[in-house]
Formats: sequence, C-alpha cells, structure tokens
Amino acid sequence: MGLLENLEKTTIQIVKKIFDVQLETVDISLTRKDQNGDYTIMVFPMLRHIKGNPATIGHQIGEELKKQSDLISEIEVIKGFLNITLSNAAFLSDFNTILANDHYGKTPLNKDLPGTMVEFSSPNTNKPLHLGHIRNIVLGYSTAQIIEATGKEVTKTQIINDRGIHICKSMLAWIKYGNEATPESTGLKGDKLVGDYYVKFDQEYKKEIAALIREGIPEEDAKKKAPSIIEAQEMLRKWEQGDAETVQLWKMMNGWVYAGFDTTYRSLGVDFDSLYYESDTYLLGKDVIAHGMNTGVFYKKDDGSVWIDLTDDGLDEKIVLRSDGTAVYMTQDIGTAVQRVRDHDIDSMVYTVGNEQDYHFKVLFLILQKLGYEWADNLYHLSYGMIELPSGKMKSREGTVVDADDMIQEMIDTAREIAEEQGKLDGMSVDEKEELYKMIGLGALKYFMLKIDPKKSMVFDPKESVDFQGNTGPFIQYAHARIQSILRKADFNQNQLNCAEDLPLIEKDSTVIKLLQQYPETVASAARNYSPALVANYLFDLVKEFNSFYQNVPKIVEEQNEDLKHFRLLLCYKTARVIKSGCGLLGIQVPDQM
RNA sequence: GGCCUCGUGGCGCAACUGAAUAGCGCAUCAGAUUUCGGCUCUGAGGGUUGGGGGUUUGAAUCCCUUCGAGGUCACCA
Repeated sequence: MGLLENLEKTTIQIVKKIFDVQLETVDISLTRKDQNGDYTIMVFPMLRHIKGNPATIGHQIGEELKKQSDLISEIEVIKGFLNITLSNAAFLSDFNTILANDHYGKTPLNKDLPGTMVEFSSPNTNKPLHLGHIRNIVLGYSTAQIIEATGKEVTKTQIINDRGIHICKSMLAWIKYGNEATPESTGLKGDKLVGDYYVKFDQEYKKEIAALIREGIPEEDAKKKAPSIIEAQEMLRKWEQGDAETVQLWKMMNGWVYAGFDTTYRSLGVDFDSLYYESDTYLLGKDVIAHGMNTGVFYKKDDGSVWIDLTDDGLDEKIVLRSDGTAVYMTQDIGTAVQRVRDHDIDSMVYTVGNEQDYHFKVLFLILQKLGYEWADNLYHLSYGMIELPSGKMKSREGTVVDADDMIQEMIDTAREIAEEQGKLDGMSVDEKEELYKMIGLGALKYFMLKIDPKKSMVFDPKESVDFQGNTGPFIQYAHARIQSILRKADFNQNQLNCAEDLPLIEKDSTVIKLLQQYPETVASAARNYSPALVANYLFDLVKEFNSFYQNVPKIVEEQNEDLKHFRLLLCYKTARVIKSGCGLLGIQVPDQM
C-alpha cells in the first residue's frame, strides 16, 4: 500500500473515532512550497459532515495522526489546512515500494475488464495526410496508450474513407492525364500521386466552370453541368453497381494510398489493431434504423425520409435515412458503432475527430443512447481544435496545407541543425546520429502537440518545439539521456534495488520522491480525462524537479557515504524509468545518449 | 439568429473533483560561474484570471449577463 493511501485510510479511521463520522474520501494534496510540510489534508470538505471550527478539527486529527503513526514528524494547522511533515523513514520506505514495482504506473492487462476502442486518423484516400492529421494521430495514439496503462485492453482503429465522389475525381483525372503513372514509375509516394490527380481534376473542373460561365450560364448551374463532374458522378454510379473495371482501378489506386499512409504512420511510430473501410460500412445501420422505427425512436416523413426529433434535448431534428432509403453519414456511424461492439469485446469507444464535428457526435451519442445500447454512455468524442503554423492558417483552396511527411522531415532536419551546431554528438556513428535526430524531431513535434489541451486551437511553431529549454520534448529527452550518463559513470548496478531507511535526506530528495509517488495517480487521471496533456505536464514538472535536485547534489558519483550514494543513484534510476514510461504513453522515444 | 467551445502577466501554456499569497516556460532585468553577451545556477520585476453581477466560509473554476475569437446549424462525409 502506498503512502498516500495509508494516510487517507488512517485519517478516515481517526475521524470515525473522534467525530463518529464515516468519510468516503479525504482530500490530500501536495503542500504549497512556501509552507512547512509535505502533504496537506483539507479539512474544509469535512465541514459538511462535521460541525465546528476547521482549525480545531485539523488540530484534533493532526495530533491523533501524529500519535498513531511514526511516519509523521510534524504537523501544522493553518485555517482549514492540516500540513503534515513526513519523516525520512516514511519517504525511504515508500520509495522502496516504488522501486520494487517494475512496471510502476502501469496496471497489467486485465482480460476480465471489457476493452475499449480508440479511433483516430481516419483519412480520406484522395489526398495525403496533413498537419491536422498529425495532431489527431498523436492525440489518439497517446490516449490509447494511456488507457491501456490502466489495465484495459485497447483496440486502436481507424475508419478509412475510401469511397465517394472525391475518390472518383482522382480516378478520373488519372485516366485522363495519368499516362499509366504509378508510384514506381514516378517515384512518388502513393498518396501523393493520387492527391496530385485530385488537384488536377479540380483545376480542370474549375476551367470548365469558368468556360460555362462565359457562355452565360449561372455559376450554380455551371458547377453542376461541367462535364468533369458529370463524369465523376457517372463513375461513382458504376462503382456502386460493382463495375469490374472501375472497381479494379479503385482498388489499385487505393492500394497506392494505403502504402503511402503506412509509410507516414511508420515514421510517426504509430500502428492500428483493426481497420474499418467505409466501402464496407456505408450500407450499415439501416437495420438499426428499422428497429428504432419500431420502438418509436425514429419517424418517417411523407417523402419517405427517416428522422429523429431531438428538440426535447435542445437539439434539432436530424435525418438518418434519405427519402430514397439510402444511408447518410449518421446512419453509417450508427451502424459502424454497433458493428464494432459486435466485432470486439468492448464497452466503450473514443473517437478522435476534429471539433468541427462536435455537433455530429453529440447527436450520434444521443441517438445511440435512445436506442438503448448500454455502452452508449461510455462514448467519448476526443475533440481537438485547429492547428496552424506561425505563417498562418492552412487552407486547401490556397494550397497552404502543410503535408505531414514534409513536416516530419522538417522536424528531423531542424533537430539535426541544432545538434550539429552544438556539436555534442561527435562520438556517434552517422546512423546513430540520424536515429537520434529522428527521435528528437518527432519527440519535439509530439510533445508540443500533446502538452496543450486538445480543445484549444493551437499554433505549431517548429522552432520553439525543438528548443532544448522550456516545456519541450527535447528538454525531457535530454534529462533522460543525462541521467543515463550519470548511471553509466557511477557504474550503477540496478540489481541492488533497495535503499537503507535511515538516511539524511535533503529537501530536494524528498521532492523528487513525492513526484514519483504521484505518477500512477497522474496516469489514472489522464485516462479518466482522456488527457495526454496531464502526463506531459507531469513529466515536465518531474524533470524540472530532478534538474534542481541534480544541481543541488552535483557530485553523486563522488559521494563518500556509500548508502547515500546508492540511494541517490536509485533516485536517478527510478526517475529515468518514470520518464521513459511517461514518454512511452505519449508515443515519444527517449535516447540513452544525446 | 440558435447551439457548442475558448478568453489567465509581453508571448505560449498549467491549475484533475471550487480552497491558502493564481503556477510554469519563453522573453526582460540583476547577480554568480564561465578567458566567450552564446552553457549553467540563483534571484527580481511583471496579473482586479475579457467586463459586470450573483451563489459560497472560500470562485479562474459553478449560475446569470455582456463583450471578443472560433466552430456548427446539408437528403456532404
């Protein structure tokens, strides 16, 4: 049992004894730095159950705590804050418990718990991934890792939007202007190649519209009558009828795109456990709608379209089936959700999708609840804001969209530039260096995106993100590398995982231990709140505290007191382990040397 | 117009369920160290948490109102 649990339990017992009141929980937090003490027990919340003066109550509890437990060396009560100072023995004993846990902060996979599914990325197959996808992917992947660390089995998935008019546009342009171009023949990444034809289509389409407008046709009509768009629609019809030639071309081009996406995913270091293709799911959901009609959740209008009335919930009416009986986006998402629960042993789902779809998911979740699925209460829309560069907004119309691969490459290049300027890696081989630049560049990118609350729109500044100072990925990676170097220098033997319990601690020692104690709770909290930012900011605090510790105890390696030296090395060791583990949850690699 | 989200020192961000004097990083300034204005450390300045009201022993956090930014209101996905 950890120190904090112990403290909470004891406090509850004491309150029961003195006041005959059964508390559910006790609010314990770190004591402010400018106050005496390590932990603070909040008395204010107890006032709801216990009548009296908060200071007096605090004193009564504090004195009794001190009497009962030899872990507490001092207490001090200020207003409703009971500050307690722990003894060195308490810290050291707890630190030993932390050390003994090899997978500290991670709950082993519990197969008895129902799993959860996290969806992210979910691209269209007509253009390459861009900067916005990176935020999506990094967020979704990290959230999946964090949930997994709490013992739940997580299935990472994406729904690939592989059908529709946009795909036909690329296909059509390829036929017309492609000259049999393939990724092999052009040397282009598959998704780029297909994306280029999508752009090409759009250019030609615009020319046609312009020509029609010159002939005096109104713009609205011109958009519908341009030969290109009519051809594209015709192609979509053929595809839906299963025309062999069209389907074959569609498969080939999508294959190129998938290969291209895989390359991007690999360089981001992410993977998926399951894939859903819209071409398989776009007809799903109609049976669910039919069932919902019977139970009165949906109703049919005169023209045959099916709707749900959500005005009682403060929303609008929403269509769920077209008048011709075909599925809309919502139908499909309903069907896919049901399908996923059938396919996997899960009781909850997380959708990583941009905040422009907030309304859609609100409606989707509400519909699923009304349909009576018990898992519908456990759905979460991990919504995130726009991302832009210091140079301004990304607009696909103006061609200012930042390509994901280009961005990744730029990060690696910047990392290389900075590292070479500092010239700290001179002993390494070329391959080792390249590996390191990749780690740093990607670490910078991911950390910068994850440390910020997803809801907020953000400006991504590549230069600021690779700074080795401040709240950045490289700063944290660097701390890890430095600790490894200390351990190497000291010839630290990690098999001796135990420290004596009667050492003289300085304040910095116990501060680091306190932060280490908080790690599991931070992970749990991050999972509850779907918030990688909590983990990121925790790591930054830990590293800052560690640095300060390291400055104040500069010569660990030369320490004469063998026990103390061993203890401080253990502190370094465990801190490094926690950094590595936390970075793992963020999908960030940490180097042993840099 | 309706609904949703956001608004915190010059800039970028924290504060999980309301709690002590609202934290941190950049940047700025001053010292220390360094044969480097560049690396590191210590410290300082900088805020009525957009404005106004309310609930509470206690509000950045909850409620109302107002201003500002963004998003969204398709038989598109």
